Amino acid sequence: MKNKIKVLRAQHELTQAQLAQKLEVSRQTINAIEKGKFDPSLPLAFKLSKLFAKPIEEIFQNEES
Amino acid sequence: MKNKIKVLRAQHELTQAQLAQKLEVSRQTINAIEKGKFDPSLPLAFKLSKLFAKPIEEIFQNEES
DNA sequence: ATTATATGTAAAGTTTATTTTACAAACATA
DNA sequence: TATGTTTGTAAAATAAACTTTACATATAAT
Repeated sequence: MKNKIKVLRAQHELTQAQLAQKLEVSRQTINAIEKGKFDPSLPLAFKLSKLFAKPIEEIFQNEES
Repeated sequence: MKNKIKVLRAQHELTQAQLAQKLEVSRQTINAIEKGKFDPSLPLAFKLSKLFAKPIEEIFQNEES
């Protein structure tokens, strides 16, 4: 699963810490997701989708499929 | 997080066991998600989206937001 | 060069998703 | 009624997501 969080975060001029705070997760969680260490939960994906005003499918790309 | 898996599954005339097999998860996982016991992982949500040919946002509705 | 801010990472712990096994309940149907 | 199929559920185990703490590296200033 790839994602565009780093780019979207840059476009919105947010640090990892600022984004983490808006999403109510830790900065390490944002970092790990950006670095592809794991995928976010579905609820967290929805939060990102809402914050960046983009569908989940636009933020995340399933590697298979 | 609510979802329409039970309805979509019925439309596609699949049992929980058949859907589970297509998604490569256990039947109990399908049951638990349908019954709202927990949310699927993001990769599993993508699999459901692909199988039912509907965007994730149409299958799942975030309770907050 | 120092100071401040941002990012990468690691270890240990908690919570949530998922599996396996197993059994009970509901439903159809012969 | 008896039999087969589907669904609900529960307990124990594993895996994955996430937190907290902590430290190291990198950047950007000026």
